[in-house]
Amino acid sequence: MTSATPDTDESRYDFRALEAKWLPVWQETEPFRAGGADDDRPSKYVLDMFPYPSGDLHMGHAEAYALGDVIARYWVQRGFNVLHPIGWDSFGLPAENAAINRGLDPRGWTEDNIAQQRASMERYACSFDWTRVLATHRPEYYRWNQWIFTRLYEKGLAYRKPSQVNWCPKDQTVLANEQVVGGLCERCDTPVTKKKLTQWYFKITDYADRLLDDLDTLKDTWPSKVIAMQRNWIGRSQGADVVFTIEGRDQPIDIYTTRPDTLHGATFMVVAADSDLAAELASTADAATQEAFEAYLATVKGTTEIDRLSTDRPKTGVFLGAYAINPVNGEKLPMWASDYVLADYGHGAIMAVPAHDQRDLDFARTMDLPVRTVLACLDEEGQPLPDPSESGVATTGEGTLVNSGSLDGLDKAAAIAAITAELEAAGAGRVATNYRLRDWLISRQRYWGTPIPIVHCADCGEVPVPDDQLPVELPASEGLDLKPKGQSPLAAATDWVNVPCPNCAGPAKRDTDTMDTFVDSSWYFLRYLSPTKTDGPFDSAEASRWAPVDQYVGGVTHAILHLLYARFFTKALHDMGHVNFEEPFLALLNQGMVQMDGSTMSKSRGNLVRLSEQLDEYGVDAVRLTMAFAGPPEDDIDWADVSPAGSMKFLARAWRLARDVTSEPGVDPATGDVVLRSHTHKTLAECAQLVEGFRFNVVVARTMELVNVTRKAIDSGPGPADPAVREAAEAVTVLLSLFAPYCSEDMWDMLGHSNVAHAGYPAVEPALLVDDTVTCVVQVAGKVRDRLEVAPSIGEDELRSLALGSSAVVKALNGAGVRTVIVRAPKLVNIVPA
RNA sequence: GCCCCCGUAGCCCAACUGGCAGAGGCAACCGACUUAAAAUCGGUCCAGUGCGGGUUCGAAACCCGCCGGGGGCACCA
Repeated sequence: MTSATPDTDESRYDFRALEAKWLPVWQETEPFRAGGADDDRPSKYVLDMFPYPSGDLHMGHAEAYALGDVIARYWVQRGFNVLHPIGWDSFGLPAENAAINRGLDPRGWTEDNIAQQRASMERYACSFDWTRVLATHRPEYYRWNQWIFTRLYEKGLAYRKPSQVNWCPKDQTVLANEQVVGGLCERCDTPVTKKKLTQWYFKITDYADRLLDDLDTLKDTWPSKVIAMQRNWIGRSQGADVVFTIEGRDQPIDIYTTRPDTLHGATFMVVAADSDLAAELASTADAATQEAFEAYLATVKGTTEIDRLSTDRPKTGVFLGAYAINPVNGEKLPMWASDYVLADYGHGAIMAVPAHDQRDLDFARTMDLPVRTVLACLDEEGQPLPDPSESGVATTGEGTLVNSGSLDGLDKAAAIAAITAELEAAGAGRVATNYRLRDWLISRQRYWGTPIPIVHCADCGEVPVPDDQLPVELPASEGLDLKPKGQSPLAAATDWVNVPCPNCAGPAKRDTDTMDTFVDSSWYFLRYLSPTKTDGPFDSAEASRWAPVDQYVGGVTHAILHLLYARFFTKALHDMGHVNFEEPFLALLNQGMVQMDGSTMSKSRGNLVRLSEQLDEYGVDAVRLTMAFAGPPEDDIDWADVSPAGSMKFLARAWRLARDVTSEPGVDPATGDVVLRSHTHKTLAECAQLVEGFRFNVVVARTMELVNVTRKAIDSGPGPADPAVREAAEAVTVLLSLFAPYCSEDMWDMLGHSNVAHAGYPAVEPALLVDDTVTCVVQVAGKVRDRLEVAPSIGEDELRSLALGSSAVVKALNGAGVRTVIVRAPKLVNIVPA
């Protein structure tokens, strides 16, 4: 049977017409402007990670914003006052590269891109509050980066130090540890090298314990994967510092070890080749040793990160001509320099216990150094493990101490406790904790970033720019050579650089580095709360009204970098009394990536499918729906596996439902078809749960099912005038408003209403959720033998006798007795024959 | 090398967290409507849940061991 209304041109779903019709209306009505302080609805802060303004939106943006929108639009329907802002992470290298390669002004290029991207977002019907947009490259924003920097500086959390830093030879700038991926520059995949420079750091390591421990508060609302990655990154380890004296040197040195129990097994020491200590020890050695060390250091410095990181690399090193004294037995331990010890972890030197550490054993075998077993270890069968000096395999697990004086016979844990106490009493050691996490290097030798608000004065040293002189604005790029050359381009802006010292008014120079753009994104979620405020970064009343973010949505690519920094900023701001919470993002949803035939699409790898073409062909709604329907949000979507054409057809089908309803708005649904009503209310109840669990693909499937059922009701059931049909069509419309704004707005309009975004999630009538009867499955020996229609409230005993009386059951039992009957009223009975 | 996640129909995915393997979609095929096509409507086909054990009255789900795919960490002492 076909629908009653003929499909004339005017009564057909036409996504182009709907987009043209409703976009201007929304631009007028601003349906997603967040309510003010007088709004008495409960508040909900839903945040999408803000984009870099790279130009037009791509498929990845389309997925992220489609999913973020489902959440934001759902809570609006639920009657919440939702804040769903957007802005631009607009400092960074692409603008600078456009300037270098094409002679464009970074400011103009960035603003043009923002305008283009905003227009795309509006077309895409993103439910953003357009009154709060921010862009981090604008002085009214980065002024507060500088303000926060100054606060951190005052607290000793921003400081300058010389050290070996990661250096990208192509971008000619330093990189934070987090920006080095597998030894390559995160941005351009160039092998990273090391360089000794004086740079600005944020002291994130002061917060290592809290950053780690507070992850526990997020474990139910953040992806476990992200929590694991952060834990791993912070890398807390418990051990001990042990003090070793060095022959011929006044100062003893500390080493860090997680295995103080194996101290008696130390047979040599290793010092990081690039550490000050190694250089110092070598400098006092004989000429041949000095020469060997210099040669070795030169090869180490020439090794790129990527080579250094490769495993199975043979151990290298040189003898430093010095000896350390083992505090527990007075033994002389030769001191070696090697690059397998890192200068910036622990104390840059280790005690080597080759029998019980594989790296030390590899080194010992290469250099022909002694190996002493101090731990007797057993394998899974209880057999003694072979001697590491012969097997070449260090025994690194549990064991019983041997050759260790007073520790002999103890197990690992007892030995660690005993030796630590012993060392502590002798002043030769103490319990210690170490972290993989390093301080956050924030200086960049690039133009397009926030100037560091420090003036260097010959007399006063580092002087922060006073708050009332902020922002320190970037000088115009005109006339500056922005090409990377290892020194900030700002150094050439002499008019800008030379300033009077804020302290003594003498001649001084501005710091010419700019901040890592991750500084910008570490607090932007707070700026949205009062984006035009001029006497502070954000309004604390607004912050306590909205923040922290209830739901954050973004890619897993930021699992470590951005999220860790934002958590650090939040804790620091908390400690300074600016916010009253310690975690910025209460819940996190990571969406997957969009691929095409198995290859990733991204701005760096090229866009295999152009979003604009998809939108032109299938419409905004169909693309958004496809993103939500493709699968669980955290899974990657392969565009070759999904069907925007199918989504479009479904939307057309849903749209015709609204078109075909003939009852009047406001008609009482209670008189409508009960079967359809029950289906509608069950769908509404289930979909609410599904949305809150981010099961958007299932929500779409349930909505499709409801559309199918309603279609049947119109064509071959109670007909288009039945009030239950209107109720169902309205439910479909509200559910679709989460995914397909244009289509649902038009449906809502056809149904005689306006402003679907605020329609409100229909109330579920609990009575309609329970069926009069349920089907009970009766199994014999696990196989289904009968089905019974029973009341949902049926008792166990009644159901048991009903099942046992079933003729199908009697037949299946075939005379055999009954051993057990499992009854799970009202849905299942399993009869176990004797 | 270590840690984590995932294997259900030709494909993308559901399955009330231990109770009838199939909700939804894609693709394919058949039919209705049509002069015809498109659109629409109706229908059909298709797996026993990667493999092998175990627990249980009952396992896609829980446990153990493999295989395959994806991701993270990787000289951090």
